[in-house]
Amino acid sequence: MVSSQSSRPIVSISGLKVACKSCNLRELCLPLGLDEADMQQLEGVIQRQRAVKKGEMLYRTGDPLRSLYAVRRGSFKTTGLMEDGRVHVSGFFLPGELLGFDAINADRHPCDAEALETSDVCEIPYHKLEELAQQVAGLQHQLLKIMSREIVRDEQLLVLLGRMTAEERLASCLLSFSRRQARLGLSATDLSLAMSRQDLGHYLGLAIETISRLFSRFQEDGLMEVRGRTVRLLNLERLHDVAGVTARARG
Amino acid sequence: MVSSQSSRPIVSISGLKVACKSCNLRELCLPLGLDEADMQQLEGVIQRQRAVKKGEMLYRTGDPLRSLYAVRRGSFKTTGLMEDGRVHVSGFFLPGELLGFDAINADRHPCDAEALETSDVCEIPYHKLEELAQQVAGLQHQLLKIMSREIVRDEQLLVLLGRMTAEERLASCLLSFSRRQARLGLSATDLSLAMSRQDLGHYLGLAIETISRLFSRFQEDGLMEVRGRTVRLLNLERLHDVAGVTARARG
DNA sequence: GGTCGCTGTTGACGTGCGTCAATGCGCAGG
DNA sequence: CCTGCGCATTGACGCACGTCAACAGCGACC
Repeated sequence: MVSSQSSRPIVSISGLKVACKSCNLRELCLPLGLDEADMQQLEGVIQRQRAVKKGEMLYRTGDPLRSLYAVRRGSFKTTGLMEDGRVHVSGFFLPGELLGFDAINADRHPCDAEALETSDVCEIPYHKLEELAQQVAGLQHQLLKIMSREIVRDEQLLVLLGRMTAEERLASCLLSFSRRQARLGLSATDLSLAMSRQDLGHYLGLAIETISRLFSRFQEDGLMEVRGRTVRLLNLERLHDVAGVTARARG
Repeated sequence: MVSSQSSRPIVSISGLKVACKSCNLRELCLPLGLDEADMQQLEGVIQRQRAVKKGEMLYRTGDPLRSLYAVRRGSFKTTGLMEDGRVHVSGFFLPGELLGFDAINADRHPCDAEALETSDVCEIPYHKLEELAQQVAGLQHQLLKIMSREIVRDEQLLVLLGRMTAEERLASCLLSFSRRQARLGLSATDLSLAMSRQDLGHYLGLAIETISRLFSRFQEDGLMEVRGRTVRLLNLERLHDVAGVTARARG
């Protein structure tokens, strides 16, 4: 079968056993709110961890939905392609975040997911997950909640793209990364962005040159220090003002 | 309790019994794929229909989540407000479509939902729905699927706002309405838009003047006849080309 | 019928961001 | 070490769309 061939991701597979209850991301991830017994059942469904190297695809547009993926280490971007070649980056995914919900609708992934750096994911076979959610109320609840959060995130991005200026967009985006990194227990001010300026531009609906100029301007204004993809935010409060104060994407 | 006061919508309530199985929208709506027995259970949960007059709010930003709503007749828009007063319209909802999924995440509606015309909705108490989905596998399945579709829809809108020109946006939007109306068994070419140019602008990330000019231009180009909010699409194929061929929002 | 108010249209003009092009910079490979 | 290549920066310029402003159409109401 051709599609199964083309859809088999070219990634190395490590048979590591999954152990949600000893995972430091469990409070951000699918197991949130589950008791120990339920979590154990979930672990049974999550077959394995998979290592994905920088530039490798977790799945491609058109691949049949087999699994959802939880980022355990590293980061990903999801990208869509228009017929004339225009690219859109629909999201960046950090540890504790889940990919693939947009595939449930048509049983097919509507976008590509690519590792921005060496990453690990937990693979969650979707049909087993749905079955288990049928038995474990807490899991169904968490699943619905996470999907709702994804919808909220997208709606905030709609505001960002529809109503915000270039500088508001970039400021909002940086603050989003800051918040998400802080939630992982890392620094809220020292970011090392795994994505290119091009990716950021395609995410924020801006040209790469605009992104670059904004980084320079923000640095001149004393808002941050920029050295390539390493950014230190010097004044979160002022950055917040620049962002227009709304648009706290991916809380 | 203040919040319960402020959140009670000011709408008339009709105690009409819900009957999904005799509803001509059932193949578009939540009951899709349910057998008769399951559907009957669902009917038990959907307490009542509610009539909403033009301009009335189904819910407001900050209201606690009590119910999801299925549009039965009429149409709605959902709107978010930035702190400086900028408005964004995050969606338009036609018969057979559901509102409120973005409230599950935080148990609170993150936007307003306003009737664009005299409308009827079926009110679906969310917590009962979640309970029933725990017992009825087909319902859980359908719920997850609909939420996934909402995510896909939003991602398509992100492409629209992030990467498309003004004319591509409007063309895509009109084609989306055309498709959705056709799905309801109505004309795919004769649209009567319930929303103002302002609303369309806030939805598409464009100024009202741009919307107005585009309608004029499309008319000059023989793509459509425009008379106020009544639009007749004269050439779906060419409109499709103008739309850039991607971006089939809300298939 | 006249007035008011709201929505939509059209034109003139300004600007934020895209496009094009040149240059800089860091890293991998010989 | 030098070379090459991909990514990022910076500047000059143009254009799509926003802004501002005038006006038209139309229904509501007295």
